[in-house]
Amino acid sequence: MNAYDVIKNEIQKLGGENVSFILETPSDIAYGDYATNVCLVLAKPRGVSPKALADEFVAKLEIALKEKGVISKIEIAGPGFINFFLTDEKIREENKEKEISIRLKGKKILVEHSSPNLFKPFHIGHLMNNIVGEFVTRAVARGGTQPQVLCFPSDISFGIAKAIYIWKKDKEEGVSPDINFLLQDHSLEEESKIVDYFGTCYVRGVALAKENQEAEKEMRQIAKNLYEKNSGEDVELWHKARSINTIYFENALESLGSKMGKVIFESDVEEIGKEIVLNHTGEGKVFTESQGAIVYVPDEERKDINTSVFINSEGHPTYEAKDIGLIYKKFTEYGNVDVSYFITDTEQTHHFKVVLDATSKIDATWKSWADKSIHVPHGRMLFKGAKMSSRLGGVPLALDVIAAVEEEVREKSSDKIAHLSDEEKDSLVRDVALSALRVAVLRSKPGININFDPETSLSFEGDSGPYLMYTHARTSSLLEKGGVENPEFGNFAATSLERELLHYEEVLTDVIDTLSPQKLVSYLFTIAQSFNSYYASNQIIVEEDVEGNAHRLAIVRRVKYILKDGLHVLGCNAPERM
RNA sequence: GCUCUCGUAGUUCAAUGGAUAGAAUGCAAGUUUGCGGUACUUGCGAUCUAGGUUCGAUUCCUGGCGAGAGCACCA
Repeated sequence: MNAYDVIKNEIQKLGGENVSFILETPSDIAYGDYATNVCLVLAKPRGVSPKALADEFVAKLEIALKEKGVISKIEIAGPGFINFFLTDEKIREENKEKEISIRLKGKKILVEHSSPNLFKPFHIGHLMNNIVGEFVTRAVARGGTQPQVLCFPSDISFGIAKAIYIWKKDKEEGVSPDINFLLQDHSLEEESKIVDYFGTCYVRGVALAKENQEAEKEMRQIAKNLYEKNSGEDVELWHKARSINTIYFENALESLGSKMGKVIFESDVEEIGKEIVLNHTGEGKVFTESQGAIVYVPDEERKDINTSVFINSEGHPTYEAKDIGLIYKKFTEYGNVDVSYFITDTEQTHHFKVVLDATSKIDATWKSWADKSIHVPHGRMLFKGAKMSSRLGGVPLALDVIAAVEEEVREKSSDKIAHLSDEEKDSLVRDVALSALRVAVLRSKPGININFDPETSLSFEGDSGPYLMYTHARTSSLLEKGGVENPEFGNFAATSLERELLHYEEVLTDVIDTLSPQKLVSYLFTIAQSFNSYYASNQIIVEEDVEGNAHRLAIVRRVKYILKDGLHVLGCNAPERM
């Protein structure tokens, strides 16, 4: 059992099973390795002063915990906190590599993220989505179960019919781009040109529909053909566009070090979604008819959500009904699902509240599905700095953003990477740029907007992904130079660095439970800073000091493990050299 | 108008109701014989406002001011 659990158990013996107290890592290491507020919580109900109670608790805890060899010191501090100081031996033990967290073992977890919009290029919103989604995926995996990753591309809507209309017209006039290259080997650049073209079709189609009623009518017919899967040119073109987009997205995600999940198209679930809604429409049922459409009217006390249309007056399911189909598919086709996470822009929060509220009223099964469905929102990425803004005018494309950051990386590190081969350079520059972006996003709680500014060097120095990578590379190089095969901790007084290192598993557990990447980022910064500080004032490798070297290198190895593992959960690579 | 989210150093972000509100950046001053200076050390600097709840509030509640997002046939 680890020190945390041992201390917690002993406190519970004194306070009783039901007392809700905190056993935490104090903000200041001077307050010990763990601290508890149990006496502050219990003082009032027991009618004694916190300090008097603390005196009593400390006397008992000291005997019990010293006997177990867990603590070397215990003291009362502030208004009645109890601070615990671990023994050097216990600290060493905690810092040995242990089995990873297995709290999610055996759980079936779904993560839906990075869903492309057909006919829209891979833009900055998708990048944000991928950063958060990849984190959730890896955090769950780190918790002991490999999640099923899904993506839910929007491939059917009136908007898409408008784009198809334009593409069709362009083809007739012979001005649409040639897509035959797709039959041969091709590059991401070539794919993205086509996707960009589809993007313009979408925009042009939407604009044309507003001013030209004739065209709009034709577009409606195309939409009908798509929904009804009528054979003909419309559906044929639609299939082509869809596969081009999917390939493009797969490749774009791969270039981010991520992977596209199993695809569920909207068109795969819209029918079942519609059917479910229709089955529960009518007097006294979940959904009602209103002005030719089928809507859900929330209870009056739910002031936070509004009436929403699930099936429009043309009989086509909206996004809401499609999501019902998706929930159905998720919970019926992937076994006994424990949790289903889905990552989207925070502006969709209202939408999901409505959908989940509606579905939870269908029956007990649907209620349990709704309860297990958890929306993880992400914010938007905003750019500061004139250089970025001008070059990324309009809605910035993800690959352009990455290219811009990569360019900054190259400028700032050209002399440092000069000795590498071109291939190594490219891979390193990409890793550094991606870590800068990923950490810049994940250092804040999910759901808020991110200000990203590569120009002010904000994202390359200090609290940044590259700083963590650099520190990791430093530990690698030390371990190599140290030449000790398997360094073990020796019998030395524990340093403050070692006392910080022992909390990694607790932090990770908390991060997995609460899906709070910022807590992991924060902890990794603390470790990197402490290590760099330790490094500046201690010589790690000292000639002839075999025992000392082994001990110090064991510390270095622990730091390296934590940085690499933590960066991985954040979606970042940690190269041995940089 | 209604609803939701959010107001913390000059700036960008932290802080399950706890101890002296932490970092980074910025600015100022330093650190090289020792292994990677994308580093380290020191200093300056903040909880929008008025109340309330309690042993204790940046955190919870109410009002005000300010910002962003969402509110019926888009996704």
